[in-house]
Amino acid sequence: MPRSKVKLAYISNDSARRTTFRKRESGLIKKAEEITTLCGVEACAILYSPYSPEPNVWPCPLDAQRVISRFRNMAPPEQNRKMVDQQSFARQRLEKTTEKATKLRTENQHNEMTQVMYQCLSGRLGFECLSIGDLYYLSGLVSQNLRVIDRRLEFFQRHYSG
Amino acid sequence: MPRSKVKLAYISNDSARRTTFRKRESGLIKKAEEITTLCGVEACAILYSPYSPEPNVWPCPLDAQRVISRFRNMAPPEQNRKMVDQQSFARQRLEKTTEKATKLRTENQHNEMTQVMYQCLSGRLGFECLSIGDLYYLSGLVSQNLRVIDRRLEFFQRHYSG
DNA sequence: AAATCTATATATAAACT
DNA sequence: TAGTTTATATATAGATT
Repeated sequence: MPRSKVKLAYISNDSARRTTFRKRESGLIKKAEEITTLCGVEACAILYSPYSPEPNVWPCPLDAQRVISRFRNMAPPEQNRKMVDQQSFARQRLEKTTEKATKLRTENQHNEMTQVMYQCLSGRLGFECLSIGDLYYLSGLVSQNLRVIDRRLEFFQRHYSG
Repeated sequence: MPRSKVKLAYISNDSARRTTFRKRESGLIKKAEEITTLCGVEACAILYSPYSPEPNVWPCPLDAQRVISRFRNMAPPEQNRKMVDQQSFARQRLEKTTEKATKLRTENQHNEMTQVMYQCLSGRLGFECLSIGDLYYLSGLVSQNLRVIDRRLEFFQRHYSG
């Protein structure tokens, strides 16, 4: 935006595009860091680019060990699930309810769990990183999802193939 | 930053913190949109806050339908896996190799798949959204991960319990 | 509480090294 | 190609409504 105002469109010049990407990538991460610090919220930014073999995942890779150790001490998110369900029925006073739910969610580190699960299942984090407790928990979670998927497939088979 | 320079630390005043969050949240999303457009890259930003029941997931929720329909036509990411493995052996000319891999990854929409998988498994997107083809694919992926987890658990049992 | 308005801090495009 | 500089566009803190 400085020196000259740039049109918001794909930059066709390769080196200019790359330069812009590098500058703006660091700018975006900086902004993410700031909002996190200033507002005490959790944020995550993922940038895929042709300039790096891995996506730039902020703040996850550097923080992975901390996230994993939190995950290890976490209980199954049962109460959390219930809380979320309650929300969908009570749309009045949404924010108050939500604030409570978010606090609960933060307390029991559901976010960290889903991040770690995501990273493991998508191959970005090796299962070797997980403790035996993590693995039991993850095994249960994955099995549960598999059952849901299977039920859904049976539903399709009953309705569309018979 | 305007009017006065603000110290980069948690804002303890509730309403000030909320106001700052709202302003910066939109700023961050705008920046993410810009880098995406200008540089032709894929990016994703997730913001958890106590002010909204769901995390602000950009650009995923609005784009979910498009992402899902891409996912439906996707082949298993076998070639992609191989490509990524090759990379870890060939650290010379990293960027050239990476550029190819990224293009492949973009072409076969691996990113979209992992996003959708993440959303489904973490409960943010109902399995009802998926076609029968998606479900078969996801079922295979989840089963595969379950086998890896089980092997890992057996490893622990052999080494630490017997 | 949310929207609008400024003055100022910050981000960044282009130039230069 | 990457780092540094600088002029300008943008983002945003605080004030106001």
